[in-house]
Order: sequence, then structure tokens, then C-alpha cells
Amino acid sequence: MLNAMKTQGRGLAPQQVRGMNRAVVLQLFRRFRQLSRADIARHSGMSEGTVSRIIAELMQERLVSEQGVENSTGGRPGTLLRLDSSHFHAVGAEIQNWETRVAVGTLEGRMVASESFRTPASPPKALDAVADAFRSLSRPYGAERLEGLGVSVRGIVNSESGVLEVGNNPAWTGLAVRAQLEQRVGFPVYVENNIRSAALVEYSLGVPEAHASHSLLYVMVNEGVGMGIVLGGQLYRGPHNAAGEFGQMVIADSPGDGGQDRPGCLESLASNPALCDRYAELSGNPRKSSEETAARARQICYLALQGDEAARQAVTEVSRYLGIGIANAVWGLDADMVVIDGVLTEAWPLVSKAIRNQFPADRELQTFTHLDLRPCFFRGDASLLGAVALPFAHIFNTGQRGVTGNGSARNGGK
Amino acid sequence: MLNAMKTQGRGLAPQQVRGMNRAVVLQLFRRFRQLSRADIARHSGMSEGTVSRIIAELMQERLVSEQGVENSTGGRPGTLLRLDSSHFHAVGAEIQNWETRVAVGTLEGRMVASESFRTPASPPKALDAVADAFRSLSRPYGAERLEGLGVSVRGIVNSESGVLEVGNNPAWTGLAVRAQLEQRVGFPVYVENNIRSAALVEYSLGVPEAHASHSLLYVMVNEGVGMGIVLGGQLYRGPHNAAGEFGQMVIADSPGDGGQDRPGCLESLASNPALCDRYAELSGNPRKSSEETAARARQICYLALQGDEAARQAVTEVSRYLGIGIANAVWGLDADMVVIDGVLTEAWPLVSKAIRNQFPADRELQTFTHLDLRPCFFRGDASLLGAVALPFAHIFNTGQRGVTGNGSARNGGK
DNA sequence: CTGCTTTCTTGCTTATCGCAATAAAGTGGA
DNA sequence: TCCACTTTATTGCGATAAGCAAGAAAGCAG
Repeated sequence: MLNAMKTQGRGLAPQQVRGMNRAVVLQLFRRFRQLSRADIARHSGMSEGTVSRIIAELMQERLVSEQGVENSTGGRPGTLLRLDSSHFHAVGAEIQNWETRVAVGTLEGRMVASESFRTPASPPKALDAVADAFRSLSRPYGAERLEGLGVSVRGIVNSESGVLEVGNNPAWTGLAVRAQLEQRVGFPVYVENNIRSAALVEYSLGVPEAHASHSLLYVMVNEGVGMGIVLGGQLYRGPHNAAGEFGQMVIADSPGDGGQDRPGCLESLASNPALCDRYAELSGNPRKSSEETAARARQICYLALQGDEAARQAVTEVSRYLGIGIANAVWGLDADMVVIDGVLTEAWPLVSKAIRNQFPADRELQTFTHLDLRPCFFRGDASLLGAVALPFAHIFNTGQRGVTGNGSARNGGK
Repeated sequence: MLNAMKTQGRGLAPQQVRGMNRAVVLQLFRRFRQLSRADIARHSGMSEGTVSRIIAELMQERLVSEQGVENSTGGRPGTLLRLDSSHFHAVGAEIQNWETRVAVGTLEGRMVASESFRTPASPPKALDAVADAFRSLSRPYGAERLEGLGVSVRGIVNSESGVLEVGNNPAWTGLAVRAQLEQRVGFPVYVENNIRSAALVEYSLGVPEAHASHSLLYVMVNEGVGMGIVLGGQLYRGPHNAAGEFGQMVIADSPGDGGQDRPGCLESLASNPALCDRYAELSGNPRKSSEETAARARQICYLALQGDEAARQAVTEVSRYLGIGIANAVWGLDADMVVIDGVLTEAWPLVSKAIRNQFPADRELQTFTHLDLRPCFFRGDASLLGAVALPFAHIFNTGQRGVTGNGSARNGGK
């Protein structure tokens, strides 16, 4: 069902202005780690007086603190401000098919402790285990400054209701993850699709260029291929929370009619299993179907970098298909940054070359000449860090009215 | 070059709140043609007092007028309000390679007069001709209520600067269309890419379902294939004003490396020329290359509906490719509405069937089961009407802060 | 020590909204 | 006919928060 809330159409009260401007200020801190009040006024266009008042409020709440002074440029030096990570913590959990990882992190996105365990088969037990980890990990961080628990899961997640609408595993479909976990931990819980949370954290806490991008595509290659889309700083979810199904893109025609996972879709040509299969063909070692494809793919990447010809060719071919898909998406969305995640990136020199070969050669096409293509900053940790960042999102978003294709962000009381 | 202005990062003053709320109210009038003040308060969440004050302001400016009363439901009946189209007019021009069309239209998007002529070969002469048409058409509509001139052109348009950065025809590349025309007509000029303006008008003035959609894709099939993307009611342009290059999407792999218009891209498989070529192959009549493909394609559509087997097959094959491309885009963006424009839609029953065949059969996939696929509401007039609507855009957008991937909308003084 | 520059703070004015009281305009039952 | 009741519209009041400008604070250069 379409989410009822549309982005546009809601009125705005003067009382909400402060919230929006607070968010603007906090976003600036993510982009430029430290700023003076005068810097903020210049970047945001707000008056210096307003900035002063907002900063006073944020310091009162201990979100921001003064950290040293600028060098003078002939006048009074500005006092440098930055996010104060010592008072706010959050816990994030990344629930994967086999493994669950839980971590504590700070407002600035630094991970300070983590643990992991094999994901219990039954959903209730898995949630119990997450709740246990939450309690043990969060114990050292005083309850009054713990923002809550963020969860990254595979599947179609309604982040507003906290329900996993279509699980990767049928047993999880329809599970009210938020409600269930809030009951267990007694803190606010935020749930998001794993790829989307990774995309968001890569945007907001990855390299500065990412935070400056207008249109970022985060591409995750593992058993399948998924895409997280961040447009104008806002995560784009789509009306059914289903945007980014990159793996279903057909890039090689084969006769017959549509359907899911039919021959020719990106996922069947560029993914860990595809890499393993192709390598098996080229090297003549049929692969055991039960094998864990991630580990095997890592091996193949290693071999490719060592000069093994079959591995090299397999990596190049798979990356070439990925490149076709990425070029399609970039043509369509005019993206200015593409971030690739997954074990395939371990052979980055080969991968990036094969991908770029699929870009048009025309030197006049700004879209491609300015495109920033790079491997994931947080490597395998993006989804987990994304989960950690979820409970902080409302602090940075209060009053945001951007386009997510969907109502978003709980409006947690401050 | 990336446009300097980012959507986020700008502060907001309480004085801008009124502008935003005005815009919310005006958008509601586009969605529900007529409303009472109480209706507006309910839909927007604003208080009744605020709505009253905003409506008073809009009536003063003659943008809105009272038109009858509701039936009572047991209390005082509401006075119905609607946009007042009698006081505001704008002129739009659609400049195509061979033909230029110019029209006058109202605030509500009704065309009231139009003319067309062969596009002069040299850009300055073409702009002269547009300016002449502007003057003759706008004469009957008093100067004080003429909003300006909107222009739809092919190519990469920076709608903020009004410069045609990459023209479809090299002679037009780099032309400062806005500046040139403003000098000639003495009214504000707004320039936009033809597909984008068509997409926008299809969204805002087409069927009500379009205005209610969260993620609309407008697909224009002619010599090439282009896409206009409207997300959350905002046109998505991309950081280089280049989003929507749908025709470059590769959907049929062929060996070799990337580039523009290489075999396998959508445009080479689904477009008017592709239809003509395919029909020529199937029917055995080689087509004269000089032939105008639009007229020929129209013929083929007609033949297909009449039962000509070769035509039927050509239309179906071409639509099948189009369907693959559309399915790819819908998977990626989770679109809830797709509008198709171009002569191909004259064989709609065949076309829509072939497209739908490329959608996944799975009944559980909300994205596709809820997808609204239809032919363009304005048929061949979308780009022209879009041009007419451009000068009104700032009235409906004042203060909007949505994500366009780009700074947008001139802030014309009221 | 005296200008000069830049940063930060604070009081005043202004815009605007929500709330609530009130007016207006209808229905329906006694 | 009249009175209670419902829904719509208007208006005065109080509160929020921004911009502006005056001024304090804190450095540098001579």
C-alpha cells in the first residue's frame, strides 16, 4: 500500500523553523568537522545572531562543544565548535542471514565497541539475542544519554512503522521488528533496509566528497546486487520502500517475457555467485554449489590480483556487466558519485577499470567526466555503522522536508 | 560544472513560512480543483485561521476566487474556492528541430490560443520568430497580467541560468536562451528541457492520479527515448541537468566496451527509427532513409491496429524493448506511475500489453501490482503545455525546498 | 597604546502561526 | 416558529524565532 504521507502538502508553523535551522547547522558539522559560528552563518545564510542562539541551545544540550580557537586573520579569532561525541551513544545491529553484528557508536559515527554472533534461526530468538547484546554493550553508557537501537535488515522495510514487510527469509516477512524490539529493550528502535542504511552512512559520514555530492549511488554486490540512492542529501526509498532493486535490471536480452531473476538481469551476471560460476567455467574447476560464495569470491579476487588469468578474466567480465548497470543508472539519474561495496572491491584496480570502460568516451559529457567512482569507505561495516547512525538521524533531520518518496524519520521528542 | 546551490544547507526565516504555506495551498488547488477553506485546513494540517488569512491574500492577488457553496452536511456550508484563470496568462514555446509551436494558456493549464511555424535554421532568427509570436499572441492579454514566456527545447538546459548548455543541434549549444529572449520580449523568460517540462505538466495538470503519485516517470519516444522524473512532486534534474537519459540504457549486451549509442542501447531498439527499420525488415520494403520517421511510425501503428501482421510484430517487438527499459527503471526507482508519450502510443493496446509482459508476474510485488501505466494525457501537446506552465511555476513553488538535484525555480518577485 | 578587523552577543522589531472566542449559516426536531 | 446543534469562517491574543544593528570581545599592526 502506498504510504499515506506525502512530502508536500503539509503546512509549516514558525515554531518549526528553529528545528529546520538546527538541522541545517548540524548537517554542516558533518560536512566540515569543525566550524566557528561565523563560518556557519556564511555557509547557511543565516544571520550571526541566529547562529549564536542556535549554538547556545545545542551546547546546552551537549550536542556541540567548543574545541579551540582559529588563527586570527586580523580580527578576533573564531571559537571552533564541533559535535561532542562524548555524551551521546547509540547501538546498531546488522542482522544478516548467518551472522548478526551489534555495535555501539558515537554521534560522530565512531564505533567504540562491538560483538557478533550466529543469527538464531527463529526470528523471536534472533531478536532476543539482539536485545541481549544491546543490554550488555550499552551498559557502560549511562541510560540518560543512550539514543536507542538501530537495526539494518535485508528486505523491504517500512522505516516509519518499523515493519519488515517482505523479508529476505520468509520467516521474517511481516515481522514488526520495531515493536518487538522496543518491548524487549525499552528504548526507541529504528529499522531500515541494510543497503539503505549503508548508503546513508556512506553519504553522511564517509568521505567529505560524498557528503558534498548531489546524487549518490551506493551499490552493494554480494549474493545479489542492490542500490541505495541518496538524492540531495535525502535517502530515496520510493513509495513502496522498494527503490534500488538494481539486481533486477535487465542488461542482456534473451527471448521471452519478463519475470524475476530471469536470464539477463544484472544479478545473474554480476554478483558473488556469478563471479564464482564464471571462474569455475574459465578455470575448469566446477564449484561445489554449497560453497559459501563470499569467501570464494574473496579468493578469486586475491588470485586475480596475483595474476591468475582465469580469475582476472572472471573479475573483469563480472565488473564489465556491473559497469553496464552502473552506466545505465548514471545516465538515468545523472549521479555524481558512485560507491561500490562488496568483496569484489578487493580487486579494485581491475574492477574500476572494467567499470569505467563501460562509460562513454566522449570527453564532453559532464555527467561521466565528473563522476566520482570509488570503493566503499567503510568496507564491510557500512550496514552496521548505518544501523548505529539510525537513532541519531532524527537529531540531524528535525523538520526536514526533503523528498524521500515516502514519509520518513520518526519525530522523536527531543 | 556542478551547480553551486545545494538544496540543503540554507537557513530559513519565519518570513519565508508564509510563502511555503501559500505554495502548499496552491498545490492543493491543482489536486482538488475546488475546495473550501475548511478542506484546505484539513488537507494541509494548517489551522483554519491561517488558511483564512492566506486565502484572503490570494483573493486580493486574484489568484483564487469564490465559486459557489458546498451542500451543507448539517452545519454552515463551505464556500468553494478555485484557481481564477481569468486574470493570469502565460505564453509557451516549444522549439523543435523543424517546427516551433507557441501558445497562450491560463493559470489552470488551459490553452487558449496557439500558432506554429517552421523553425528558422539560425538560432537568432528562430528566437526572433518566437518573440514575434509572443507579441502577437499575448496582445489580447493585458500586459499587467502576463506572467512571461516559457520555452521548451531539446538538449541539456540549465533552467536556473536559462542557458542551453548542450543543444540537440550544435548551432544551439551554449546559447543563452533566456537572456536573448528576455531582451527581445521584455518579460521574464523561463527555459526548460522539453521532456522535463512535459513531465512536469503531466504531473501537475494531467490526470489527478498523476498529481497524487509519489514517483512519476514520463517516457517520451520519438527519434530517441527520454525520461522525465518527478519525485515527490519535484522535478528531478540531476546535478548536471542531465538526468533522464533513458535512451542510453543498455538492455541487450553486445561485446565490446561502452560509448554512446552503441548497439544494445534502448534508443537503438525502441524509437521511431527502430520501429521503421524493424517494420522494413519484416515487411520486406526497405525504407527510404530520408523519410520522416514520425509520420512513418504513425502509419505503422495504424497498420498494426488494422491487423497487418508485420506492423503488429514490429510494434510488439519495439514495445517489448521499451518494456524492458521501463521495468528496469521501475525496479530501480520504485515508480508508481509511468506515462508514455510519442506516436507509438497510437497503438496503445498492443504497446501496453507488450510492456506489461516485461513486468514480473509475481502478484506479491506491490511496486508492479500498483503501477499505473498509461499514455500521455496531453498527447503531442505536453511539451508545449509544459512551456506554458513554466512561467507559473514560481507562483506554485515559492519557498519550496524539495530535492531537485539542482538549484531551481527563479524567485520572481511577486 | 591606539586604531582596525573580525567574531560573538543582545535588545528591538517584525512576521507569522496556533489557539480560542465569536460570528455566520446552515439542519432538524419540538 | 424557534431553539439546539453542527460546521465554516474571522479575528484578537500570545508565543516563537528570525533579521538588523549596536556594541562588546579579542585578536593584529604599527
